[in-house]
Amino acid sequence: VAAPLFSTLTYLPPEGRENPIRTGQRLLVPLGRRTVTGYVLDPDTAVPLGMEAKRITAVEDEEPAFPASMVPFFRFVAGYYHFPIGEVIRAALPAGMSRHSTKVIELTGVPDLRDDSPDWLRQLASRGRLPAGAARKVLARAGDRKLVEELEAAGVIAVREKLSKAAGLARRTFVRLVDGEAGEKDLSRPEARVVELLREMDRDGDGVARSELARRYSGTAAGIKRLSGRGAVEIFEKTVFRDPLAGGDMHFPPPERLTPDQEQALAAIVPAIREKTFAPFLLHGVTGSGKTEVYLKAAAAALAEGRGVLVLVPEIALATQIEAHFVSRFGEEVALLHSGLTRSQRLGQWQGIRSGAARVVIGARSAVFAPMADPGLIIVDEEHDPAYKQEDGLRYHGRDLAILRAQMAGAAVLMGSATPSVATFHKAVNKKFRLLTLPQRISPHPMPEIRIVDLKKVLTVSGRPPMISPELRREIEKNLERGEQSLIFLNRRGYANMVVCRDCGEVVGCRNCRVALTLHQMEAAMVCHHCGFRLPRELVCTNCRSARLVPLGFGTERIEAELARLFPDARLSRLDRDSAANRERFFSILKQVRNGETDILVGTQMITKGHDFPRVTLVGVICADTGLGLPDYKAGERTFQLLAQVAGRAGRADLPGRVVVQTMQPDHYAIACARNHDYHTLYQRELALRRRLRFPPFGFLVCLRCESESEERTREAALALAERIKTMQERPAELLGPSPAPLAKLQKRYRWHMLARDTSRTRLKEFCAALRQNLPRACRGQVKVIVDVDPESML
DNA sequence: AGCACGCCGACT
DNA sequence: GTCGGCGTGCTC
Repeated sequence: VAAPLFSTLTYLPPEGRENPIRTGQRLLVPLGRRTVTGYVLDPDTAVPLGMEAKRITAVEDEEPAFPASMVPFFRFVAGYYHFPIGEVIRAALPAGMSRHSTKVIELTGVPDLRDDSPDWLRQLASRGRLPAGAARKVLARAGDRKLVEELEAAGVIAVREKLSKAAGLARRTFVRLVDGEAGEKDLSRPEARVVELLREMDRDGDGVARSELARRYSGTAAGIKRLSGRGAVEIFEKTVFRDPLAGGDMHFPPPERLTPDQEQALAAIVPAIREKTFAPFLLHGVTGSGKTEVYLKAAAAALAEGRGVLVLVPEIALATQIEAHFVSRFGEEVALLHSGLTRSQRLGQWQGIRSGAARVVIGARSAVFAPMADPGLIIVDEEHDPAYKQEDGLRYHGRDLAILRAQMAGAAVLMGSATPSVATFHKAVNKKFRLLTLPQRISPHPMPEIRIVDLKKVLTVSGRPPMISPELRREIEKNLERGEQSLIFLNRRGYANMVVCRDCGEVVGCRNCRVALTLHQMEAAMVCHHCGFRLPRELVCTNCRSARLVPLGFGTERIEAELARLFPDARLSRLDRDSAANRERFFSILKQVRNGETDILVGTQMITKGHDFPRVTLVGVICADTGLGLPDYKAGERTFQLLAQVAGRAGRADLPGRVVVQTMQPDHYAIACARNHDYHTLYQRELALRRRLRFPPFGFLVCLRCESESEERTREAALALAERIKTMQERPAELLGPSPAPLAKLQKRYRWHMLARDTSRTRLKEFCAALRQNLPRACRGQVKVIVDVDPESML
């Protein structure tokens, strides 16, 4: 059931049902006093001894929502991440497929309102009904509940159970010509035009979406109406299954021939796919080395075996890119699954996959749960990307689950990256994965030259390091003269990091989180990047009422302003979450760059992912140190990956590229390795460090976090939890902490955490299971304990 | 999660 | 004697 239970429950079939219940079907079942969604895991199970099974309320869909082959996968995921099995499945299915009952209070008569009548009753009297959220609060209070019962008995109000809404399928109206019925004569103008368009657009007679017609011709509505009146067109509804918004109309012809490296990689992958057994590969290929073509050829091999292909990408922007290539090669067989789709689009894609109509699925991490009966190949692009980690609810890692799913399905898994995560590369070195390498770019140009600017040595009047060093400035100038484009990267948005009081030193902070607000000059506001809380820019210090508040630090917005000052004639553009607030803005900024309408693009890591900018020859990194100071054992690896990725944007087509990296720590191994394009040294350095400190891959981690709205309770819970762990028989080899989390308060909730570490996964797993049975009382109730297996971030 | 139940302190 | 808040345990 979709409830936080760590066990499964057994139900009887609905009264009078003759058809068998099948694995994967969704059900509505009674649970306590409510109705929740259940998922059939085993239709042949017996009712446990001493239990009286309730009956299934309803079978939600006759066609199973997921194939039976996924049940062991779900069970494993639940066990691995210590998450209730029903919640695992709920997280795996598209939103809106798991319904549950809520209570609403409705007006059925006329209540007599008195002075002491509570607010909710007044609201109910005026609006006629109380929404679910308010109703829950009312019913939770004993006094109010009593009043509800009295009024209900008097017939004035009624409490009803309401099921949450199910997502519907996106259906579209289609139009098709009926053969021979459209006589050419006496057609009105709109009719004639619609017939003409239909003949042109509907070659195979499957019909054309009415919206498509309407886009081409404004008289469509009138034309169709009259044509259908005389029986010349048929109007029908069709569930649409391909994402109509996706950029699928580009054509990418397959290259005439593969590079020897590509050939070699495929020579290893394709036979493995044909063998239909688990086979993991790491494809280590520098940016621009042609990984996508290897993916496409491998996918074709899996399809030829009659099996499906799952392609995971770290984020939506990359999904659309890769999608264009896959659609160009495989057409209608491609489905898309990511959070950018509307609920109904998502459901439509899901059903297309489920029915077998779509045998290629491209999506973000959640696509690892795609209901594909028989995947033969799972591709994980940019394997190292932290976006694969889900950071709330079921905290899974898309890449790790891809490997697991491939293992269970007897499929190949192909992980690609220019900068593999240290843990993955370690497995390749130890022959757990097969290593395939694409060491060279396809284009004639070698990797770009990377120059390091030591900001400590740059002299300025103020004595502070400059935002843009003279060297970077000269390079940008050169590019402007030559008419070539520059990318300027800074992984921090906003105008200033913080605003501080000149008189008392107080930093303007968020009301809900323990962080400084970021100044956004354009919006004339200070904004919390965690919860969205904002204050107007004009403000006095909350501490001493001084009006002397000054900005400190800089982000992309400030860099853009600085560049505008330095290069008043350059065409500047900025790409970050603020400037690209929606999909449309995002694509329009990218398009401008691709069309050469932008000289300098400033941006956060949004500019580093995937996009192919043929005319960019210079990449500038404003500050390579931003990630190095984070309390994170992966800080070095991450910094290297980011630098390598952004450097890869320079010089991709027929022009050579160069990169200027500004830093305060030019000798840091992550930065030095990035300068030399030297993944192997980075790997060796990281590995040595981690061996010494027992971090992955030499030890495994589970992060335990306590959270509540009370600082005191959270602290007490964390301390009690740590004490309890020390007395447990199944305790981990090491417990680091507890301590307040680096972000000690987020969205009004206080946070403490501790890290369990052990060289044995089994022991850690047993420890987590035992802990669940044995939580100290301070950790129950208001305080929530979150178990994060293989944490990616410990902020 | 959501619900019931039981304990306990505050108030009438 | 009653009410409301809070902790605890169960859900086929």
